[in-house]
Parts: sequence; C-alpha cells; structure tokens
Amino acid sequence: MNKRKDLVIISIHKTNKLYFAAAFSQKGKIVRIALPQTNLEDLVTEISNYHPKFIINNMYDEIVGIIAEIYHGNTSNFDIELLELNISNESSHETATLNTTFERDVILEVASIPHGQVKTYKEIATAVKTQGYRAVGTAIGKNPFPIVVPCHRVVRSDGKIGGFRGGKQMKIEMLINEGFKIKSDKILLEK
DNA sequence: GATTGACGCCGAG
DNA sequence: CTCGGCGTCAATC
Repeated sequence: MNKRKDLVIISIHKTNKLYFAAAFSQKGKIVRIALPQTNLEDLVTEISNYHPKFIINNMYDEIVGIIAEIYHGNTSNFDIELLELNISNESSHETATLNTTFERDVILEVASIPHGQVKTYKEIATAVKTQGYRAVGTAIGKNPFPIVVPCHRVVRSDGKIGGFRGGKQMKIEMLINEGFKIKSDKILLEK
C-alpha cells in the first residue's frame, strides 16, 4: 500500500451525517483526501493506512469543509495548487503522493473536468495519448484526491456509470448532487 | 513473463 | 439487452 513516513496533519469536517477528512503535509499541501464515512474512526483508519504518522488538528477544517460542499454538489471550484502532485520515484520527495507520471497525467486530465460535466474513460485515455483504457481506469481508481479531482465525473463510453472506490452508489449520489439524471445504471446526458 | 484491472468494441444469442 | 471474447497497456506478482 505504499506507506509514507512523513508526519501529516488530518483535519476533519462533519455535515449532517457524513464525516470528511483530508491529510496535509508539513508544507500545507493536501496529500490525501478520504471518501466520506458515517463513522469517524473508519475515516481516520483509511488515511492512516497510507500515513501511519499523523496528528489530528483543526487548522485545515475550513478547507475540508469546502471539499464537503463539492461533494454535495456546490459549484465551488477548488485551487488545484493545494494538492501535492509530486511523484515519488521522480525525486524521492518525502511528501510525494503520486507514483508515476502516467498517474499524474491522468489525474490532471480528470481535474480539468468542470462541475456538471462528465467525460468517458476513453476520452481521458485519448487526452493522455494512450489506448490503455483499462490502465486509465486503474489510475483513476487510485486517485488520492477524490471529490476535488472529480473521478466521479468519468463514466463509461456506453453511458454506464462505471466503478468507484467508495462504491458505485456513492458515485451515483455525487452525480445526482451535480444535477445529473441516472436511470438503471446509465447517465442521461441532458440532465 | 503472466496476471489483473473503476474499459472499449464487436458479434452472437 | 446481455454475454463472451479479444484488444490494449500500466502496475503488480
């Protein structure tokens, strides 16, 4: 699972029923975002799988609050500069969170999908100049910054929803929050 | 090398 | 519409 040794700061935000959390490096950059959970412990456990050394502090709660808003479909755009996009094998950055340039290319491409729009895995693949559609799916599946990097806005070419780390249900919920209509596992393009 | 994916495409029922 | 089978390629074993 590629554990990091650096100390991270976890900040938390709670909405009605869901807890949100993100891990920040010493430089104040986001190194990982956790998918929301109803249980606070599960949330922290998920992050600690990647960052065993952490402290919980409320200093970034506001940023995590913005992430929660995006999850709920608000249009607030997020400054991608806040994300740690260094690659681990490229520079032995102790704060690196991505593994390869391929992953970064894919993540950056997904990050460019505007609120309220979707793209297909194939379109992402074309954009990063590969025909390895499945490899693209795998890279998106490892997205360390869900919600902010809107991997939920990537669907299959036949209109089906496709997979999601936090379960297809959560992906569907996020798309509905953004105004999409979904019928029997397919997304309807005219909202 | 061989296997495994958050996929895509085509053809057969 | 559903399935199988094959294409493709990066990561992992």
